[in-house]
Amino acid sequence: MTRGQHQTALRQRATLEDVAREAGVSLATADRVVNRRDGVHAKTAARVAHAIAKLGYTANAAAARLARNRPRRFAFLLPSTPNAFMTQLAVQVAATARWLEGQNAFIDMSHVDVFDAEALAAALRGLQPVYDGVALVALDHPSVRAAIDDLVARSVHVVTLVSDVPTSRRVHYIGIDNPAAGRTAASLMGRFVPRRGGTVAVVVATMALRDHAERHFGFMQVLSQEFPELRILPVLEGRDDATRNRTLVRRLLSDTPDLVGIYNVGAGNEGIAAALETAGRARDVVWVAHELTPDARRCLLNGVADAIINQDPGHEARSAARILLAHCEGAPILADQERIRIEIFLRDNLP
Amino acid sequence: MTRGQHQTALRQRATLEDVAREAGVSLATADRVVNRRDGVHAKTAARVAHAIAKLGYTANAAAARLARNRPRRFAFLLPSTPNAFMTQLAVQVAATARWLEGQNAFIDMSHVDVFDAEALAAALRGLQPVYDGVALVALDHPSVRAAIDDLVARSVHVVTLVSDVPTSRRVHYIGIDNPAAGRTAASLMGRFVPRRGGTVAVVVATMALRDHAERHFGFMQVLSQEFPELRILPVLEGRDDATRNRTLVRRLLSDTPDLVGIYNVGAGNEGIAAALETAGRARDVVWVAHELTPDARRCLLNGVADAIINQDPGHEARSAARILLAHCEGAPILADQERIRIEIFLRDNLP
DNA sequence: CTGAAAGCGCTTACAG
DNA sequence: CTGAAAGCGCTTACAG
Repeated sequence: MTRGQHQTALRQRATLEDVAREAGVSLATADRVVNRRDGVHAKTAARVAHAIAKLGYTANAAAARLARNRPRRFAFLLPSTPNAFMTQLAVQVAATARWLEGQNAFIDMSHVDVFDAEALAAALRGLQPVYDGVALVALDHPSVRAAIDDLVARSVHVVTLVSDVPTSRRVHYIGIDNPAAGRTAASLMGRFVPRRGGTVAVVVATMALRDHAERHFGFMQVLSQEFPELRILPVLEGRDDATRNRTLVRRLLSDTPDLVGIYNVGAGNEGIAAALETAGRARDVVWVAHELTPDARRCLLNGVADAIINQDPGHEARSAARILLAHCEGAPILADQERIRIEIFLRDNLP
Repeated sequence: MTRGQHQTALRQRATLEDVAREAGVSLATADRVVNRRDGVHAKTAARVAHAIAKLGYTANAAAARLARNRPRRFAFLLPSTPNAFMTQLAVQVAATARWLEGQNAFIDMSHVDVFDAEALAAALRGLQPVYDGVALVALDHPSVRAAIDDLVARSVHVVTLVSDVPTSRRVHYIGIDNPAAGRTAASLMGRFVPRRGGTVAVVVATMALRDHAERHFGFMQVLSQEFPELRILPVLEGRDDATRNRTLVRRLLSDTPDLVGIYNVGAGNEGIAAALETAGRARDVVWVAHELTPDARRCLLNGVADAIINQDPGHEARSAARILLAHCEGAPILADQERIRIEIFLRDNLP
């Protein structure tokens, strides 16, 4: 009726003490082998390794953390531009900070103008030399890259969050695959729109932002190849600004009678929603956007938006903290757990 | 340029010792207050509480775990029917077990016939009284419910995994909202299928499974209300069996010339794929299914499947372990982190 | 290259 | 109702 029940649970777990006794060495030497510190005779190391294998020893993580007792300090740099998604991210970083405290690690969050590479680079250079790790919403620019690499050269663990600098020496990027997100948007758009064709528009903040350019690229790729019946307009740049987006879309709607779809790559969804509703086109224009903010949720529920592509800010904040911590402690990372999903939300699977 | 940089990171963190000194009590008493154990004079407790607030004390989780030093044992009961999703889940439970060991907690995994309520109930009753917690892929049946409630009465923490028994006293359900998953499938189906209408079929294992019945219900609800141009056939029961599904779909395809969509609620996707391909209908019939197994992934990539609705087995395994551990230790749960998403995968956002 | 011993910050009997 | 002290399983100087 039941099978495969392991008996491990009923055995007492081996400690480092047990390993040391089994190998005939002291605790200190056993510890050296377990943590791969050098200065151990090869023969001794082999004896210890054998004991570890024989007893199936795995370290007690709580004891190790306590004994080490080194507090960790992380700096998180977020954009000072207050868009809804970044606000959510800041809230989640704060929540993560409270959890981290129990792990004897601390987060200092600060805000910098994202669109200004020099300011971001200066902020990175100006970081007090107390940090074990830094997480930043990056801007792909040579100055930023240099500042990241300088930190890494000083053995600070650096991760990029939401927006990457792939050529830098950051140890990890925590965010979605942006070209894939663009392709996903295109697939949804192409299938949601009427078969007879029409015109589609794409709105970005500026093509100078790597993630926006990448999403646009992925979108174009799929739409042009798989939905040739759709005509794609030159990209519109709204600077993530709702007011500007509203103006752009109002003009777009009056200039393009056969408009069937809008893909908003960046922020400022309120402006687009307003323009669509004012023109009475909210129900017949397919609109795909990013980030499940309160506004986006409302738009999904009332049918103005058709799909929202999301990255979970809570997951990203926790992931950044776990990854920084793991790098500091030399602990393993669960790749599976840290992979940031390209989430698709319709009205029906809203959390 | 930067602002809002907290100074917490530069302060030394307060220990229980500090709290005790500040309140003028012993460590033991401070501990009693922190952990809400009783037998402390109200005035003393107030003094300690004041010290905690003043110093901003939060417990060092590692030290607490170590001092407590109580190993935890969990039993995980999975279906013995070896479908691809359940195999993935078993792999993830095993991976989680390795992580848990470092937390001084251990998982015993065993397998029971899911479709047999009495066998499942007997397995629950037959569990050795060594377990602090139990996670099971449940079957919503009075015998199972009674067996769960008996465990809870013996103060065992019980969680349901993937499939729930909502009326039982289990402390948590780790899985997706199944009616919402069905509604999501319907929205995708309705929008992917040609506007002119046609016939849609739904395949389940059996309507006696709560999750299948719920998904079917959600699907019907949205499809009938929002896509009245689509005709829905009576549900087909394939017992999660690929061979049976293949036969059902072969017959379906020949009997229903205007078939435009299939929603497979359960397992056995290979059978459906085979029938669609053999009939040369793979590209024009919209097919929505569940669980991103290797087969499902292949079907998405080659265009046989149009969307896969997924629950992440790795997330579920880790979540079950974290939730059981938290309940054992009286620790808080991060609801946000434990929420199991209804994931939508298209070819483009495959991980 | 190796070991004895102190110590990390809690919890837990035990005594009073 | 309160406290002194041992102990959890590691890591870390320090001595040799």
